Amino acid sequence: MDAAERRATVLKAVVEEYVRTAAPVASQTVTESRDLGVSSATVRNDMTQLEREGFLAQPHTSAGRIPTDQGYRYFVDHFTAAGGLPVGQRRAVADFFATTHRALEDLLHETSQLLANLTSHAAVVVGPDADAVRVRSAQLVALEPGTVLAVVVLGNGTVEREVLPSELAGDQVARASAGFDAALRDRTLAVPSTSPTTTGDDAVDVLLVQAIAAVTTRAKHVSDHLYVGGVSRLAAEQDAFTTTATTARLLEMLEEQVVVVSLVRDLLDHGVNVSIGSENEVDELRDCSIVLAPYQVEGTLAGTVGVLGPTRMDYAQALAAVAAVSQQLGRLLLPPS
Amino acid sequence: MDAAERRATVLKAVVEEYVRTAAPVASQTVTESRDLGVSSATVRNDMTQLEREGFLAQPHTSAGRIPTDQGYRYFVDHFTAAGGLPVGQRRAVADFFATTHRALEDLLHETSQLLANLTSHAAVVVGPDADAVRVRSAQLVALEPGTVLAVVVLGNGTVEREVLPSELAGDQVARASAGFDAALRDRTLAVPSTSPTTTGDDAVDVLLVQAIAAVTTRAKHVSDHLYVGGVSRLAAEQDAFTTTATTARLLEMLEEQVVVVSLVRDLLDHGVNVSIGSENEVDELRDCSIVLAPYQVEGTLAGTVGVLGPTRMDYAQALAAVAAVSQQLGRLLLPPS
DNA sequence: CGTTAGCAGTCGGTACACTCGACTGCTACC
DNA sequence: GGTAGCAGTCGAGTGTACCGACTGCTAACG
Repeated sequence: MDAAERRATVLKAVVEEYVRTAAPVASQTVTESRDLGVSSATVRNDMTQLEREGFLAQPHTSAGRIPTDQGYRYFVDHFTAAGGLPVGQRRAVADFFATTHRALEDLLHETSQLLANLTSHAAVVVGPDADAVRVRSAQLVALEPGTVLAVVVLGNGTVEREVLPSELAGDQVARASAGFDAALRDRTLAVPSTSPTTTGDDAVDVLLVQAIAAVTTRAKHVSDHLYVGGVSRLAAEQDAFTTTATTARLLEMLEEQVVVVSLVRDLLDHGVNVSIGSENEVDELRDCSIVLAPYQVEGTLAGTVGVLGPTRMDYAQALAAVAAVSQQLGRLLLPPS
Repeated sequence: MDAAERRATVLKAVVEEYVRTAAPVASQTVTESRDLGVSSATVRNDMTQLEREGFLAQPHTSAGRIPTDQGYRYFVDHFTAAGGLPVGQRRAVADFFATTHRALEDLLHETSQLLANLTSHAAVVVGPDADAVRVRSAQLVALEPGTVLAVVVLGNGTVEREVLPSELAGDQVARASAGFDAALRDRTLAVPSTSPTTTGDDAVDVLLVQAIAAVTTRAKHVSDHLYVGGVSRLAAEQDAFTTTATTARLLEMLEEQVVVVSLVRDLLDHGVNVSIGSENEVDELRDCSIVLAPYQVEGTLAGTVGVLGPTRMDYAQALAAVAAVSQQLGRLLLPPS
């Protein structure tokens, strides 16, 4: 093992130790926990060089080293390849997805909690993008005098519904329903038919337009929805985040769902799966890392699951967890064929 | 003003000062901020008596007094009558409910955020109880081959739906739908008809039973749903809650929605609107207070809005806020008649 | 008898000095 | 290049002294 290679191993050791213990790592700790075949003095020399190169930092002169964001980045890029989930967790994921039979909202919500439990960090799930899911069938139903229900069955088997006020009679609703189905079927909710076929009956047409508008806006709203699980972990990680005010601002941001959703989409658009500390543009996340995995439905990218924790995070485990969850989630959302 | 009356005034002053400053209140502070017409020595005497009676406590010998839970209780019972909301906030509430046009889930979610903003504390909204709402109409709809949708319109105008697998033909679904409506209409989802009328057609009966079961379990689930807003406030109030671990456990509890929902229902069942610190059975809430107001739809109790904060809370303001919000929310949920 | 003034007493918080222990960085040597 | 050993540095923990903020009490007063 040449010198450069050994330095990489030292960096790896420091990251792993620091993630485990949360305390600055001393040269001696490295020589004792790893079998490098060199003395602590040599590790010290390596560490000074790693510090010069910006991978490690010293909180104060007489302390061990901790990884910098750049150090974590190197670790993630070089030492986290293809890690699988431990058997116990793998089973937990499989069980969860085998036994759950929920409406989409509930499923995504519980998925975020699953991921939070797996990683012991906060977890986010971004709902399927409306653009990605096709309408399998659409229908209008007269519920009772004055009320009509718009129902849309999506390609992934989920059902969206919206209530509309309307005084139309049963046969008129039926005619509107036919037009409704024609306008939406096999399209995505994001791009409905530009000109729904008119029926000649003004009242029916009005209902039709209303229904389409209602359903598409609803879809847009749902797709921008963020499901957050395990926020309590953020408070528990308090020590990692300097002040309690930082935690508060973080929680505040998570309540501002739109911000997070667009942030997540942005990262993935740039092909980023792991964003570490200062790599995050958003101020609140300067001490946090995000680990993401998109999930696919019918081969197209639908949404994203992710983990949000301190930069001092077990990246290998987090990556394995989001990978497993996203894969299973995508499979579950497939239309039962 | 006789002695007992003055002591009550002193208690009131201590509570108000402590809520404002978060620091133990000295006798001199009271004489300076209130015009009691007595000296600090007299206030000191009153304070010792209030302490003997359990309304005040001393963090340590040479410090001012802080209210005990019992002290807050007295304050709430005697000094918070009929407070109105400041004009600005009153307007904010009115605006919110005038401009919002959302599905029930979103409405309740945003209501919780409104309440959190009004009070600067965490806020909870408990959805309408399934027991309290009558079914206005119920229907089964054949969506597409193999799928039937059960739709239930509730007395408050909300719509519950559930998807069922079924291979029945259109006319069979229609017959099942009639039975479905007969079984549920004008009842609550919690107590469906014990023996749904059989139609003679086995397949239809099976679907009927399935549909009723699905809808009632779903209703139970939805009605147990909790909407939490402003969790970040809890972190900001950290100083009030001893450790960060306490905050974490509190957040954890809020994620366990069922616990909170039944807690809230329990309190209201006993006619309690304000639960202070140790009055709470739940351990995590020993340092918190809850201020609740039920909202009514069509004159019957439907759900609850509430504020969750430290015992050191502006009770008058919180009470006014929950009252205003619950009232407006109830009005909005009225069926459009 | 309630109220008041004044003073002694108590205790938390802060500032400071000191020690201990954990590392590093360096130098000389292999 | 790697190693041993030692001097140097700094944080954390500890003991002490002091200050300031209140109270509680006692004696006097109306």
